[in-house]
Amino acid sequence: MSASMNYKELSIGELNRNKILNAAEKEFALHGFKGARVQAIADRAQLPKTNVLYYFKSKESLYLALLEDILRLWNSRFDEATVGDDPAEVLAHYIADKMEISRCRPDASKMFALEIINGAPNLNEFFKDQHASWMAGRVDVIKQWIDQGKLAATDPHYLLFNIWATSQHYADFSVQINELRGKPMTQSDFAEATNNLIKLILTGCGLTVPSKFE
Amino acid sequence: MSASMNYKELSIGELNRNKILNAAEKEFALHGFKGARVQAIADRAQLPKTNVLYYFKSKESLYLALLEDILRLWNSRFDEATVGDDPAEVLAHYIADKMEISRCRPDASKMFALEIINGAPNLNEFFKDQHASWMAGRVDVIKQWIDQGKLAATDPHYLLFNIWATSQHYADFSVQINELRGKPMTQSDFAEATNNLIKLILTGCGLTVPSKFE
DNA sequence: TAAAAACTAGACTATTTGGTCAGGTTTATT
DNA sequence: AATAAACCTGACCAAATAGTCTAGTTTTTA
Repeated sequence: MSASMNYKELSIGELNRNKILNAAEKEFALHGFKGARVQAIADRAQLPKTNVLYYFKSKESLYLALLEDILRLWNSRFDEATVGDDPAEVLAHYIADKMEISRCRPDASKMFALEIINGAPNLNEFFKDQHASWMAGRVDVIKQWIDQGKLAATDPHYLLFNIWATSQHYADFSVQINELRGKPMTQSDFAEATNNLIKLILTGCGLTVPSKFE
Repeated sequence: MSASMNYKELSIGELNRNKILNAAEKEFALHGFKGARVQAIADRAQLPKTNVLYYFKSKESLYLALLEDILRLWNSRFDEATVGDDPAEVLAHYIADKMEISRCRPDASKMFALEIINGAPNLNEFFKDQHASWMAGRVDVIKQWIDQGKLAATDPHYLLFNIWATSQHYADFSVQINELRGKPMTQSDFAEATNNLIKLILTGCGLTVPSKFE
């Protein structure tokens, strides 16, 4: 869909919805839900404001539609990992997947961060259902790896919090990171940061880094 | 100043300024600069709105006063570390200090995060001066530790980013963390998370955890 | 080809918001 | 005790904002 030839094959409505969603993601990422202006979203989408409200019932509907898309990003191959898998492989790929999302969808990550910091008013259902059961399942797998001696003793909750913290940081705090580095991070820089992070976390857990990530 | 006896000895103006700053920190942490309402800050401070504007020239002045306070929090004993110091000791204490700020001043951490995610419009000077020179100095010390074989080869920038990411995560994403844990983190939980983080990062760097943090 | 549906867009409304104003009260100073 | 300074506060203003309305144009469907 990123090729302009593909764009031509969408209906006018689909094309405009995508333009609005892309524009809104940037505005909500930069200003938050309350700070974002419908007019600014319209300007960035290069559409009249009333068009935005024609396609999305309200500013809030637009925000919630985006948030729902973003929550789907967090699905990963770690979701299906079992006790029989190699924890070093699974965790390394999970970190790499998360870093790739931070590289490709930094505004999505920022929107998620803002939603959490703002008290997560729109995530109650997600938290209580999907997120809690996902967490329970992953914690259980990690515990079994520890029990089987495949992984050094660690608290599975803190391990996951630390993986999220570091991988999402590259998106959320990119302004600070780029300022301190003196330049934006390239794809190659992200790859290096990914390998560095995998090494830190796996070594910190007593695991050996898979050669693919060295 | 936390003792009520001390409060009695402040002038009316100082007492009100503190009330406003405390209220504002919570409102800006929850809603961001644009999303926070002067009336809501006044309500939380239990003062009329025009009193807030009597003590602070504008909403923006109030925000900048708070931000300046917050930037001072990041000063730490790591600031003065030298090549002659033990990296395990220095890094362990730095992580512990950062976690303690996350525990005691979560709203300050959230305000800082929001400011960065919002593009850091008010941090240009801070970034270009203090932050850059602090970073250059710390990176130099870390590089010398590596050169002397005191620390495993690692990228000093990524190491610091990862320390900030994880320690600040406990404040910024506390809503998610508390939801997944099913309860808020106690001081003892924070101590455990701190030790866990110190172990992860120091082991990940080939360092031995000081016994104080085991 | 005509009608229905989708799309467009400027004008407008009601509400919210940051900040000002004017006059009052209380506290501090002389 | 009188005056100055600090503090207080409801009413008000101008600007900004989300969303509605209405009538037009374009595209799709029958």
